[in-house]
Amino acid sequence: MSDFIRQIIADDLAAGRVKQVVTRFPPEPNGYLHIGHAKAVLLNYSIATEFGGIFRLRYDDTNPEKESGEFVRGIEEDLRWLGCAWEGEPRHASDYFDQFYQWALELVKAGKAYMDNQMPEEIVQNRGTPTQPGVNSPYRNRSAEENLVLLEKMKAGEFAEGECVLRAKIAMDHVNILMRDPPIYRIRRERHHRTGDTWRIYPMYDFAHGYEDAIEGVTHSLCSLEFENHRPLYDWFLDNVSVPSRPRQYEFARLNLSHTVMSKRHLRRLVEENHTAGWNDPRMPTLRGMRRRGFTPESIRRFISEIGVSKVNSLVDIEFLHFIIREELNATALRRMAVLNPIKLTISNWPKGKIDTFTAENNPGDAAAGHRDIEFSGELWVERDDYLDNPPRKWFRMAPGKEVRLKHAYFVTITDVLYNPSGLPQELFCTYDPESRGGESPDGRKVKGTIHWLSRHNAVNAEIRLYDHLFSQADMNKLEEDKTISDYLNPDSVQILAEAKVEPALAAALPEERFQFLRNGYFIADSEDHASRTRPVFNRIVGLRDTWAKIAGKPD
RNA sequence: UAGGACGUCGGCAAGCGGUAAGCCACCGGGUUUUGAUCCCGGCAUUCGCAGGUUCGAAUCCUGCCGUCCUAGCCA
Repeated sequence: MSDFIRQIIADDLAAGRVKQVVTRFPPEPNGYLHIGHAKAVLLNYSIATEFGGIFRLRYDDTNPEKESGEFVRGIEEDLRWLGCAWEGEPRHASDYFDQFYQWALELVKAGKAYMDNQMPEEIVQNRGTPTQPGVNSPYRNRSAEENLVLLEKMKAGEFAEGECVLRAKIAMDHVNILMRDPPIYRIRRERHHRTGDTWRIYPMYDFAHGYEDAIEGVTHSLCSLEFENHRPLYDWFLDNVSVPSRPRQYEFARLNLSHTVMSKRHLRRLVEENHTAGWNDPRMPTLRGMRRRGFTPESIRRFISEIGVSKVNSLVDIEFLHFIIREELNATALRRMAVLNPIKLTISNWPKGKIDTFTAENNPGDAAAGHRDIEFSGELWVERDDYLDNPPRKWFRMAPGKEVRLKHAYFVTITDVLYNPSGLPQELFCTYDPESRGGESPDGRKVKGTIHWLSRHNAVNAEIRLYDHLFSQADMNKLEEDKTISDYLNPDSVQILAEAKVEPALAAALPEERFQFLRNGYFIADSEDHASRTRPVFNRIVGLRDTWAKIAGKPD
């Protein structure tokens, strides 16, 4: 697998420009990681691994307003789960605050930075627009000495927030607005989660980021496309003071996934407005949400690796992620039977009280997965959706007079139906063919349909949660005017089935154990609500490929 | 009507002047005690459009068109 970034790195190594690759993942600890972050971490981590380099974790904690230790712990937990091991201790931009300040002093002394006392609104006003140049600040030509004094005072906390700011002196008529004397330090009274009240001034991203990289010897600083416009700044700051190394920034397209949102702002809103049950809601694209939903770290790594890296703004269909996890779980998940929407099926010619036992394979594609015993009786649960009074053409499942196979067990033919007062089937009756024990008839007769079932004498009650797209629209980056993301919420993104039935074996499942429920999909025992033996709760990770749904949906 | 970036199959994405990889989706067909899995086959005479250079262009040049990013003391 090669992409433009790996090509650049291979070239740098071959030409001797770089001896050892150093990459980093620089999250701001102000939220939990999502699958978009996974693309960034995995890119940095796998590149370091492939090229025999070093990968580090560094918190970009330059804004005390919204950062916290809770998120730091969350990020590390998610990263460990994902399988990205960073070199040494996590780094913090806040560890470099003293050095940053020294470099700011260096800029001031060289006449390349100045203290601006314009009000924030004035700065905005005088910055100009994409088509109009900005206007110089009246304070732009202060002497280095005066700037030094003012800067020290600002550092000492002698000014109020917003009263002044340190700015780089570049050019107010630059075509790139970001280059129009960008702010370097601003005053913040907030307590920093690591440095406490030591600092009254905090460095801005553009000023700090390249320096953080330079201090750590980062060779290739990878970031997303929206920072492309920032690269001239990244370079300017590095080129105007004496730094220990000279990193280079490269930009790639961030991940956009269909039917979900990927910005921290939006995710936070979903949580705060209770549209989801927290950051680890199984519908969230957060790593902890996906983990709870049942995705494996392997599946996320595979997915990220498969979608590739480029500079094209694209939207990946979430179905592709589903394909990846299905492929993995098909190979690894043990098969079990569960009836999501149960209806009684009673065998009228079954010997009263008889229990039959069958041996069922745990995974038809993997003999090493072994077998389990399942008990059968004349009183069963079957899937309500597997019966139809008036079936369409090509229907293989239960219908009046129709013979189907009960998986691993017997052929049965529907004979009678009991309806409830509102006319819906309430119980099904059938006869079974004793000769078909094991699921095959000695006369060689074929049945097209095979359905799953549970014996009423030992089936266990369970809660099963079915998940679907969080949003009904694929591209959540394109909203209609005057609409917000909540206008696109899928009302059926979760469906809770409290009356489901599962095999006895499933009641003993451990939290986070995954299974394939025959004909229903892949499920995981919920990490928070599932309790072995007392309260089985399963989340649907993803359904099985459903060819029948496609056939049934066609006009024919 | 500024600057930057990007436009290859429905969705991703290779391709780097020698005549369009792969994956998903989709469409057939086979196997099947999961309408699952698995297997076989099909799926861009064409690379945003128009010119040009060349024996030869998705790849080079020119001009258009479209999309995204940028006017936080956020990152």
